[in-house]
Amino acid sequence: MIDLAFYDEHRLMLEGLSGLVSGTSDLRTVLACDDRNLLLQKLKLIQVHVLIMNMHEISIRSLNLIVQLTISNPKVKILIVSVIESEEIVLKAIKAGAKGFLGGDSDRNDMLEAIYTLRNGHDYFSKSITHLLLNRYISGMQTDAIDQASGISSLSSRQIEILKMWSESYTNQEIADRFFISVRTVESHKNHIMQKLNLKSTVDMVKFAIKNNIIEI
Amino acid sequence: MIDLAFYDEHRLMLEGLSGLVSGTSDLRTVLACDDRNLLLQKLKLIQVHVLIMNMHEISIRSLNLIVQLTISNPKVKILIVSVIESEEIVLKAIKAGAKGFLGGDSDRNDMLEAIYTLRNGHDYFSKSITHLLLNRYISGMQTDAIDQASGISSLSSRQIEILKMWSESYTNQEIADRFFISVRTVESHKNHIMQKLNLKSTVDMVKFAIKNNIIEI
DNA sequence: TCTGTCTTACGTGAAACACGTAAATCTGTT
DNA sequence: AACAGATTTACGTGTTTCACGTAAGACAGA
Repeated sequence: MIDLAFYDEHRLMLEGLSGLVSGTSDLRTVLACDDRNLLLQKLKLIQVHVLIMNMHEISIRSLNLIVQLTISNPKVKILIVSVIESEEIVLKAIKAGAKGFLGGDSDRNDMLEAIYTLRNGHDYFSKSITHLLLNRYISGMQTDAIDQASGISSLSSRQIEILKMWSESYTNQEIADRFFISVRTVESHKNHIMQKLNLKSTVDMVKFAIKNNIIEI
Repeated sequence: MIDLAFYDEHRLMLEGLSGLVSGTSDLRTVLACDDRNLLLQKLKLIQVHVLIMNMHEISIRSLNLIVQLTISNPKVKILIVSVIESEEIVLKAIKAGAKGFLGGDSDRNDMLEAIYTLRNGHDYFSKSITHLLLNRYISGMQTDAIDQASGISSLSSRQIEILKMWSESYTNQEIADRFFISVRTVESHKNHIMQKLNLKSTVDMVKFAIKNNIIEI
């Protein structure tokens, strides 16, 4: 049984989208939500395997929500549904932590396939999106490699937590206290983060955090 | 019995949207279409009372389609569904021939209500849209994006130079060498900057530099 | 089971920070 | 010219963070 959450700012679409999985035996909608804050709140309480999120607009707000969700619920696979198919938005969504993307050419069956694929730990992109990605990165490059392209998703949830707090101007000591770990451990995490992202200085770390919507400025 | 047609470029949404009227006794979906030309073609052959059309984007293309439909099928009432709620798009859609508009705050019941209302020859606008239209007459819009006296002007040119270089990830030593001054002096400058701007940490200094366009990210 | 990553943590020397003090210089005003 | 105030320069001292290496236990996937 796979537990699903749906998010769409448009109630009508939300109802329509979630209605598409009725009639399946192994998919269960445990949450359908049209409010961003409610979503974040509920996800803390309810177990969800896949979150289907409709993205209407190319906005920092939308990307930010994905990042927030990724940070607060690293185990939840995020499936983006959108008619918007610009390279920019797709790549940014992936970078923000989305694991799947359904373009305008997708139908109900594609969505179901995407859900199963995500549940199994793989990425899923509809044909149009795959073409888009291939055009940019020529052939041979796999989607998993895009994740690794020094994006937020290459970091562990702990590392993201640390990076977030530090970028919000907390000191190592404060972070250590908050998480009940040693200051040395915080330093270690930061070292590992910088290694992974290939950053030379902590200043770069702040910039990375801003670029990737981990913090607001 | 009311005959409905659905149009959405996004198949997934199309299926979702049309699925919402199943379970009603007096509404019948006679057409669900994700292709613009096919829609125009089919409408010549099939009798349709209300056309529900999802509008993803603010484009001439979309508006054009409404106009074409209005011209070729004057009896078909067009109900627009869209999360886009700019005055511009709503007014243009109405002008183009739409008889109803469902905003992001609408749910299934609103859609059903809208369908019946349109069938009876009246217009239907969801609450958010009505507000939008009313606001137009009430207040002359004001976008105050001009503020932020921001302390950058309180910094001396030397201080800005130092801040800029440091925010570009140079070390104190590198900055000192560049300006032929002591590392301690660089530190002093940074201290003074933080005092002036009332910043608690160097992380805040990076953010300040970004906010004030002293550096690019 | 083995391998890799995550999380935890320490050691050490260098660099940066916090906070105070202070002299020489520049700048605008009386 | 004389004075006040900000600027630029710099140091002292103690604390914190950084850089780089090492490493052990936990945990998950092949």
